[in-house]
Amino acid sequence: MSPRKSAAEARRTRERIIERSVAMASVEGLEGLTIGRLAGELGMSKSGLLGHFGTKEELQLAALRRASAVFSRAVWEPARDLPPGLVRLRAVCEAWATYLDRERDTFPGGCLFTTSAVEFDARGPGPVRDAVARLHRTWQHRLLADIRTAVAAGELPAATDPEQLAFELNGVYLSLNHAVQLFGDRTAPDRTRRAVARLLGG
Amino acid sequence: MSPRKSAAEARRTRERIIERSVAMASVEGLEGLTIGRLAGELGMSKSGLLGHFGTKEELQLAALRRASAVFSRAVWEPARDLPPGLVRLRAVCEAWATYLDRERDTFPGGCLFTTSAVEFDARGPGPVRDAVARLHRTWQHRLLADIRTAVAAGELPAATDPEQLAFELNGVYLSLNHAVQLFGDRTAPDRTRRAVARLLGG
DNA sequence: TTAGAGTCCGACCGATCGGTCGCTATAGTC
DNA sequence: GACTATAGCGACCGATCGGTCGGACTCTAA
Repeated sequence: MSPRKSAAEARRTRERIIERSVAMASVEGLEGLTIGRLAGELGMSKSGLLGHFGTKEELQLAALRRASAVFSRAVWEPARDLPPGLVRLRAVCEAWATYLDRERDTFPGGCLFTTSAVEFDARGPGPVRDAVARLHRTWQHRLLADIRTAVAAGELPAATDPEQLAFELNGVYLSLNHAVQLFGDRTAPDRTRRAVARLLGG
Repeated sequence: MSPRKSAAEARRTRERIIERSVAMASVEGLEGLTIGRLAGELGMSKSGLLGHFGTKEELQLAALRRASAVFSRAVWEPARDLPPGLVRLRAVCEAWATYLDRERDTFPGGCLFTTSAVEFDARGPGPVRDAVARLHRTWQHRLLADIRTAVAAGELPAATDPEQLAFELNGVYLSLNHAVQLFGDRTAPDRTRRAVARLLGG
């Protein structure tokens, strides 16, 4: 029935698939993705859809990469050119809070980058779990770098343990996600900002 | 083949099913539970298994209740008779950290009480999501009660915002779960204790 | 202009999903 | 000792799962 599309249209199709996958996975989880439902919602056949990825696992990886890219674009990239150290760290933290509070269109079920960590943390090793762990480790290193710079520059107390600070910062955002998603708590973003201010020196 | 068992044996069977469900769900998620696999691992038929619960949803609820009970028994009950306020709060927090660090036998995939919150926070309302939210709200209220008592007794600074403190405490334990499950980070329990000490006044 | 590459579909596959039904055999009750 | 309630089984249900295959079709490169 509907024949081959141009390479550009094919790219757009792939794009649509990934976007819808991210949205679906943010609600149902990466394992909750199903080719059939996805194809149905996109008005295309299962085989046509799967042709773009080969296997469900590749589709999951594509959705995960996209989720990570969306996170990065919203939280990291706007701050990239700021001076490393406390200034950039503060900007990143503010963007992070705003992001978790507002990113409802691409992630109707909340940040997939965050939830995929919990979904796969218990599973045996595999491409998806490995990718989840790698992405989170990368993000953690990014935070750590600015923390260390800030400590070295005297912007944070010399006694600061960078890994401890990163650990606690991460917890604040996990708590934000928890409060927003499970309870719809609209005070959580402000609580997050207060907690961060205390951690980084208000 | 195998006929009816005594009421006592039936209760033990039900118990085995729930235990195995909790273990499986801690890895695969409550939605990842499947009657077929469960029955296979327990060496019984699907229909025999389902007879104890009626529907998969009831099985999920039973597993969730059990996970909550295990959590409560490990974290809350040992501290129950301590004096309300900071003393009991500290005991609870210590037990909580130990629990997330060690409870590997009943929860091979990490605390189900914790992960079910992330799994269901994005899903539409329903008995399971409602139960998850209710259990977490109850736990939060329990923490809040001791925090308020501690503030009233002057054991915590008068300026303390109890909900803010509960929010941050929760984040510390979410971060602990994250670090232990995703990275196998063995330093996380100590980081947790340090963070809690700072929050509650070391 | 023609050959190849590649997109998408429809039909189909075996496996598994949650769940139902009729049955057997025993435990508990009178 | 007869009756009943019920634990558990095996066969089966329609739906859906991830995935394969061959063909129809068109874009693109030669």
